[in-house]
Amino acid sequence: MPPETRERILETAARLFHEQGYAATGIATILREAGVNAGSLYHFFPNKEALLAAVLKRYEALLQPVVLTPQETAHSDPVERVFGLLAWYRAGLEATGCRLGCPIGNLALELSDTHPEVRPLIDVNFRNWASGIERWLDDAAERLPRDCDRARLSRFILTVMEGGIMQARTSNSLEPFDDSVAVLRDHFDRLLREKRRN
Amino acid sequence: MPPETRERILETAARLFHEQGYAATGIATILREAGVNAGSLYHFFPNKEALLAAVLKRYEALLQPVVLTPQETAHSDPVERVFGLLAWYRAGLEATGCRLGCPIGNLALELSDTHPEVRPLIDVNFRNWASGIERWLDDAAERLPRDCDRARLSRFILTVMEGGIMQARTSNSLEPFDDSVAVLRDHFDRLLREKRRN
DNA sequence: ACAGCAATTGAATGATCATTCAAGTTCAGT
DNA sequence: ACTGAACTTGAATGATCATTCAATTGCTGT
Repeated sequence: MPPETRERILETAARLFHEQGYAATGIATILREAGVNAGSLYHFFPNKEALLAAVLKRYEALLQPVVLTPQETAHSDPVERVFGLLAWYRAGLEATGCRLGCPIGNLALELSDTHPEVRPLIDVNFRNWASGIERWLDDAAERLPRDCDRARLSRFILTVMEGGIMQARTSNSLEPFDDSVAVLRDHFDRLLREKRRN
Repeated sequence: MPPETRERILETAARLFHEQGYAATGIATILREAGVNAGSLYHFFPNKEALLAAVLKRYEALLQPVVLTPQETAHSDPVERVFGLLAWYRAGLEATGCRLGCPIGNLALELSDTHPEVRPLIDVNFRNWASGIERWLDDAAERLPRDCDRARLSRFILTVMEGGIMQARTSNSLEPFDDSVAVLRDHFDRLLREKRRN
């Protein structure tokens, strides 16, 4: 294993970008907190933006093992997986006092316009996230209305999560997140009830 | 009128914070684009964060005349006001090629954690926005289910808007926004249909 | 033992950062 | 005309920004 240093830089950068944002995080801070010299960082990453790209690649790799698989093993019911995932994000908010939020969502709003090279990497993260949910919804296809667009619904779940997190952070309260999830649950109840009627 | 300068600084700062984010916008850029010297800016605003606070106060003042009133005059049906407002945001995305997004949402994710003094100002903006929607929903109360929590639903509309904008920007496509609005419309249809049954 | 490359050191670079301030200008009230 | 305050000028401040690089160390294959 050559580069344990590289991994430490990556972890530290990911944490600081999450805590402070990309522009607000200086290379010097990353170096200090990772216990590394400038030359080492620039040995592995040509510049700050490449470091960010590597962080986003890392998130991409962590999606299945860290985000999706735990819900898949915890819940056999695919609909419960969806709300288990939302509960997991909620737990993150609770643990941090409604801070941090979604690392990818934060970078999305900060950098989508101004960093054309990283925007696609954020996009892929969101797409993979939604695809994972969509697979769950496909497993519940027979309980949903026949005309239910599951790809659209999976993206909607991401919408609700990101929008709910945003309001939870600004209000410093879990209530807007919980309320958003409650309305989503209500919508699911109606979808599942409609099918039962058929 | 003494301070037309103050207004120009405020407008320029608002635009640049929207286009580039807060941390990524340097005072020098604001000065250049507003055609103002450093001393003038610091005559009106003690520091960068106070300038940001003034920008957020300005957004607060613009909510009713710029955001709410146009929908209220355009649509008498309160439910159509909701979707008219979403269509207005959509038009903004379309006009900019899915850039910029919601100025307040952007600042919310960038600064909620790290700038404790401005977080409440962002919060107030969101609360006023949701309160405006809630008033519309109250006007449609008799068409909605009796147990419908309209405050919760108004916040949900904000959730859908912000979450939809985020995905539209990262994917550089209106589709996720349109899809999110479509699911919200479906939910409203179900709410309105349920009532009709009573 | 040695060649050669990967990894690391850490000081230096010039640009840009937010902010300051003494000196000047403009203008309303008298 | 004169006072005083509001406003503007614009150069200077020191801190921090991302990045560079020549020199040094550590390790791997022979």
